[in-house]
Amino acid sequence: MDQPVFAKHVTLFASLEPMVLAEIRAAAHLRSTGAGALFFAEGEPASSFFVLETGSVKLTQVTPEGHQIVMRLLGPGDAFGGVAAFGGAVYPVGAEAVTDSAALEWPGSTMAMLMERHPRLAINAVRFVAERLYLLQEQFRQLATERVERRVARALLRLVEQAGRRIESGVLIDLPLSRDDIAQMTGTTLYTVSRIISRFEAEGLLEGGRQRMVIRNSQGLLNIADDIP
Amino acid sequence: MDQPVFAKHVTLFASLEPMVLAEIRAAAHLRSTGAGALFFAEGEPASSFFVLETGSVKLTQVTPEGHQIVMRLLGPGDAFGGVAAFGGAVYPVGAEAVTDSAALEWPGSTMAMLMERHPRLAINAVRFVAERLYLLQEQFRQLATERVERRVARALLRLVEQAGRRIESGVLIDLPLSRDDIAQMTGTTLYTVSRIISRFEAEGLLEGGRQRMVIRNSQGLLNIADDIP
DNA sequence: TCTCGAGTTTGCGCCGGAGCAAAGACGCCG
DNA sequence: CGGCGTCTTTGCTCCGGCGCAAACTCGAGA
Repeated sequence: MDQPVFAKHVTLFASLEPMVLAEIRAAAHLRSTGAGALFFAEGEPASSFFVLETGSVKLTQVTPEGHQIVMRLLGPGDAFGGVAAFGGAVYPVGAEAVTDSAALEWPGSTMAMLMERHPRLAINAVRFVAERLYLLQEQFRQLATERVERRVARALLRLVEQAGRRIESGVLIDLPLSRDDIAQMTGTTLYTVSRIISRFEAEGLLEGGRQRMVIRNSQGLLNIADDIP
Repeated sequence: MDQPVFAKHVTLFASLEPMVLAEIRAAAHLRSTGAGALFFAEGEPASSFFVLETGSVKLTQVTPEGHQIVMRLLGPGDAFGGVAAFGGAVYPVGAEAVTDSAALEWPGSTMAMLMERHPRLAINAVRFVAERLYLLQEQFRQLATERVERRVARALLRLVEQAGRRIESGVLIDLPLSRDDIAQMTGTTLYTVSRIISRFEAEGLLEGGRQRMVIRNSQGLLNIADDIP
């Protein structure tokens, strides 16, 4: 391993000199959490920035009415809490471990200091947040203009990307996600998701189960996501 | 005027020393555009960062199917194009002048150089983009969980904030926005917007017109936005 | 192995909102 | 001052998706 795990695929740490990377790494400590537990809660004062090492985490928001929505799903190498730690006062989302997880944690003040010392890091941070903003805009547009079936197909494809594991019968989404979770990712209800997934199953696109899915024909899903009949 | 216009309310330029501000200002040049014309188009290589001096601009995206959506509306002092110029390759949105407008323009490479030299500026940039991300998340959540009437009420209130001008009969939204524009801001259709606004008008909340609205009772709108009967 | 409970499916009814069509109301320009 | 194009309103219809209720399924733990 020529690069430490924490620096891989993290835009934030791209093209930094090894010495700087080592300095950054030294400022972090590892924090572990069991499935279902929180790294931090929504609305809590933002204190830290994280990079997930192992496991998976979902970032959620709760509406004033109590509906929950899932903003994003994370796997190893993904960073979170950054937006808040860099800029805001409180975490705008909560971070819940979906499976047992461990993440590197940097206090926000440390990051600020590091950025002050290494402009490159700050510039990377801009890129990092900008990237996220771009993706969210994309999702926003889809939510505004596409119907539920397409959004669900897209969500499943994204899950395949992020947590797919090849098995004999197809690609297993290796995360314990319920229908309700998928509903919260796509801005709909668990009923509608269940119906849509049943339909996909009837069409042979996938194989559903209790908090479990195996995608058999991702091309078919892609056709639905891109509205090719 | 103790601060130049371009530096007011722009998170990006907060708490910089006058000398640095002057250096930044010197790197910009002013660009003017008539109503309806573009500062840049969606998908165009991202080259510049802008701060609007006068007029108003809307940032739009077009779906593959050709539906347009309005991501954001800008007034004097608002920055745009930043996300792309800092991080991305192309502009993820198009910027169209709603009224005759003028904006300061910085080439992306200049900004990168300035940030390299002044870490404070880079750190501000992170805050700036983070702030935007936060607001977009908010809107995303509302789009996912709230019904159209509430979203329209919210959009109108936002417009009052941004472009409201007190007149005898209430607060005029001082921008030529059509029903369709509002539909594109709220993820719905012009028909539905028209119906909802007619209803608001019948309830005495506002006074509609051709590309024109006067809000008479913003408290009433607030109640609808926050679902208080 | 049995039981319990969380997660899932499905029937049913309702309704918010989409979308077409056509009529109306402005405001602008000749 | 008249005509035209753009924006707006409104009737009508249709249907996607919501949400309750109830049955079912499966896995975990006793």
